[in-house]
Amino acid sequence: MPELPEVQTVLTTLKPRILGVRIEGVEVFLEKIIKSPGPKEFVALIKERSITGLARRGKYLLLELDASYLLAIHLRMTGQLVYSRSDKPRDRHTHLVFYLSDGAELRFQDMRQFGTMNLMLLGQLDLFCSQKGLGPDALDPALTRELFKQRIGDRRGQIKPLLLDQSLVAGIGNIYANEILWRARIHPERPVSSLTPGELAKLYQAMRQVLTEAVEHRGTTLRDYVDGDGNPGDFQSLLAVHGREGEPCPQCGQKIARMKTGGRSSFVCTRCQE
DNA sequence: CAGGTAGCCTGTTAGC
DNA sequence: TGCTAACAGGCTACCT
Repeated sequence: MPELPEVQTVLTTLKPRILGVRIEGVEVFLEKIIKSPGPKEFVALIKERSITGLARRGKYLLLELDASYLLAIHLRMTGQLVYSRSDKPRDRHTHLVFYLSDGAELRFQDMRQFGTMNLMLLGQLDLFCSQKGLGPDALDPALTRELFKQRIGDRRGQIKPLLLDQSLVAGIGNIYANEILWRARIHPERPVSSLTPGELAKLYQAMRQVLTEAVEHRGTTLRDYVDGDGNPGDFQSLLAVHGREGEPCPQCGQKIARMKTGGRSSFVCTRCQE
């Protein structure tokens, strides 16, 4: 569920609430979400640390803690990280709670239990990213058009699975891959080797535009996604093709088709995209 | 190496 | 209406 714009919105909504706040303690109800270190060590290391910064890389939300610790949180499909008053009833899928020094709670809830947390030293982040094969963030200013064209253009295979490959560009998921390809007028199954330099440039521009607009609209809520305050996004009404099989293409009016690309649903206007 | 599938889970929806 | 199968925004491991 949460792709780059959603994780960014979680970050911006949580920031004023938890920046500078101390974590008094942690309660873990589902240990398997903690990937490193072990659950006991995780709890002991987190306790009494202040949250000194928030960052994002691709779909990872990074909480910087004092004494140079860093907590990398991945929400996967249905994970939610919500700041909440402690007297509010908990969601039934609450797997972990941070007890904060202001008396509130930061809750991790995840219906499908796919989300993960990794606690590490700040200095281990680069190693973590390289182990995970995490490429440059899709909105990173350092990811120039030329660099993008080089990273994507040098590969083989269909374009859409490559857009979803976090090691090439980090942050794009299925929704935005479909939207980006529609905006760039490129069919998801086009072999990358057949894309012209002009098409790759269009793809880069579409990627930056779609993701930026989605961030401005606080992300897409099709079902489960909520931000750090528990509120849904509002980009879903602006989706051109994703989830719109049978509806008219906003550009040409032809019915939007649905197909499978690399095992994932693609939504395509076969007149506009080729 | 490209491409496909199963698996991790729970919940919702499409179709019979 | 009631049941079952397919599917859902991610990612990894493993297979061909």
